[in-house]
Amino acid sequence: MLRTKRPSINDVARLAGVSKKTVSRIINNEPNVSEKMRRKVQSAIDECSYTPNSQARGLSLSRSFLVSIVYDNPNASYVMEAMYGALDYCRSQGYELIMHPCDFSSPTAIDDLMTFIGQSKIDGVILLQPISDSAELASRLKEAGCNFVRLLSTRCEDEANMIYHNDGIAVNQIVAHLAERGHRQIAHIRGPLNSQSANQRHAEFLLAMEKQSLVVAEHHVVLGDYTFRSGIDSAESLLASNSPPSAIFASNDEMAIGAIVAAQRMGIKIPTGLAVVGFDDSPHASRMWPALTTVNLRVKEMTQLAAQKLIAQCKGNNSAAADVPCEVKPIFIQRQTTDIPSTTPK
Amino acid sequence: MLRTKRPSINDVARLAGVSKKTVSRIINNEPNVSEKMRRKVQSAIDECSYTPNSQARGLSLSRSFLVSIVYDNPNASYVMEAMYGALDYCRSQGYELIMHPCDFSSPTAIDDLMTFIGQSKIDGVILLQPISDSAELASRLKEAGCNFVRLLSTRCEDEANMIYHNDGIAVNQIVAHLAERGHRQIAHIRGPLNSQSANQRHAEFLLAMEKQSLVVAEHHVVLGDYTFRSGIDSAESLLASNSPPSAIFASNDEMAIGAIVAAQRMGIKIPTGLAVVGFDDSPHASRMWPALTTVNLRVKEMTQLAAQKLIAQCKGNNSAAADVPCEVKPIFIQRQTTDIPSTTPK
DNA sequence: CTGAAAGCGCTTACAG
DNA sequence: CTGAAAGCGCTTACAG
Repeated sequence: MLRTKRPSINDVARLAGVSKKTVSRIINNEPNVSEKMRRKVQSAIDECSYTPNSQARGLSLSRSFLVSIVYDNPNASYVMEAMYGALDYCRSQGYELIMHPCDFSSPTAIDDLMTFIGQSKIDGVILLQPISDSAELASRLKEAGCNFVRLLSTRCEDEANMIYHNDGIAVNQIVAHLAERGHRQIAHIRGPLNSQSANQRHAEFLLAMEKQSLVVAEHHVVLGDYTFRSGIDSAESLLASNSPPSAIFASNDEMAIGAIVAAQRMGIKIPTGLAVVGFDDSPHASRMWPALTTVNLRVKEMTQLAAQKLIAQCKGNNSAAADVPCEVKPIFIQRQTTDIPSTTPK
Repeated sequence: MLRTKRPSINDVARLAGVSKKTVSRIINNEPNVSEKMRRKVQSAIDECSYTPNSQARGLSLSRSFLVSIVYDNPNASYVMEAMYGALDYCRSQGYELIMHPCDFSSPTAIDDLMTFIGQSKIDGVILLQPISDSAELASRLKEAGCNFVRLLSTRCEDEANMIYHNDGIAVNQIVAHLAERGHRQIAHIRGPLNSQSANQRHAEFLLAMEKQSLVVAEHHVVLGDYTFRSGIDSAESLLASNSPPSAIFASNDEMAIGAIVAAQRMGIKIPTGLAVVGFDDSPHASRMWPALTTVNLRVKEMTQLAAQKLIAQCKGNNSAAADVPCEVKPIFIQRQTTDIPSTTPK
């Protein structure tokens, strides 16, 4: 271990011929420092390329400068995108980011999380879907005084603690897009009943169909659980019925891809025999043939905003936290699985 | 912020009626403590559910209890698997894990990394492919006294600092599998020239073909760059030739999937018109139709071993680090893209 | 505007 | 086997 010892605040103070308190003032941008002093200290800092030890800072301030993304979600690309969104902003503010996957179905999940937060001295957490839906977790965090931001699919009252994606807009675009291509029998593979996003997208689907004056056949709404497998099963039952749909809107890409695989196995051509739309824009979606029409949630932008909100909170600046925008509009992405010429050519 | 203050070593000492040094001895499992003392202190620890503050420990020991996974790899599922492998072991040893993506093509990449490691006081790093290939990075780390473990595709001399996957075994299985199904014209889409894994797989492919007494036509080895796009392009050129192959072995799944999309667009049926094999076992591979025959690298197991090696190093136990196994054998996974009945039925 | 003192929660010497 | 002192690199609260 030859790691050369990094300079401390004392080294800088000695070099500049001032007290360490003065150095502390400069590195924290405190007011009431003479310009002359500032320059002198700054040049000493530069000379020995000093950077404050955040461990020591944390110890005095009883903060850790650690924030965490907490989630229970098998979707690797979603999680990575979320991470990338938060990472840069966190680093720029001197915070490090800790990923914390967990099993939220465990009965001790919330207690375990609170223990983790206590032991690691985490300053704040970003909650990804679906655990961000949990009102209980949110209130436990609030009660423990732990800063947090939730990623939600419906607006909640607490603007300082949430970012939400407005799926309604995207679902409307999907239905309009399909209707425009002549589809009247549009089925929906919805996500699980305990998922806010699934419920939200389902509700918006019904509204959008009504807006297009289209009737939703009762057997055309099928319950999935966001897995590939459930997409296969749901599509098989839809396509085997007496009045199969001509288009399927699945509540996520996994199920949409399952639906496509099911159709292909049955010899149904996509998109001529069946149009399919997903939701997520997973990497998969653009790497299959035909490529999947879907919706990009802009997860990266969401967690970037979430990190801004969170760190504002950590700094005790709650009004700044509330001022960070909290709505992100998803983007509809048209690809080949719905690529039939519009019936109303322009 | 109502966060109740956590008990410190002083609280425990007071409660147990001993000095804090004694408490320190117990929590660090030091020898030379009377059994009676140990019990008394332990019950005080339990009573106030004390856990040591690793920030303070780190400050005295000039350690951070932070390790990092450093990588430049767009493959989200690879990175997540790597993370999951390391995470549990790190936590169990009181270390937190920081993900550090970087752009290794930048001319300042190595300097930036060294700065990151210095500033964050990272105790050690796990290097994922392909940046783990860099001998320069390895020597810079060694010189700076930073612990590290590299994930490699070929064995290197330094057993304490590497984990490697033995691709040769898997490539042999692939070629034998294809040969057994009657394929004689087997093409290879190799990865980029600066990638050790690509070079390794290419070399092993040639050896395996020879072992099967199969000739590799020169135009049947095509250079890709591990991207989906290059898989499409490579396959298009292979399939448009006068003597197209009946099977393609691509050096990763991304390119294999590109090859399949290219074939499907040209109206070639998989696997009857063309067999395809990938390498990686990405989530994608099992979610397409037909599903992709590929190789699972057991990334999770590799980073779990890597974490063991790394933390042994961090604790100054270099012989323990060298004792952790450093070879992982990939698993061949047969799916539908090669699903033609064997010509030699048993 | 600047600084000397005390403390954050742990550790490593060093006594006894 | 146990403990009192000093220190890790920062901070806050208080003087001047």
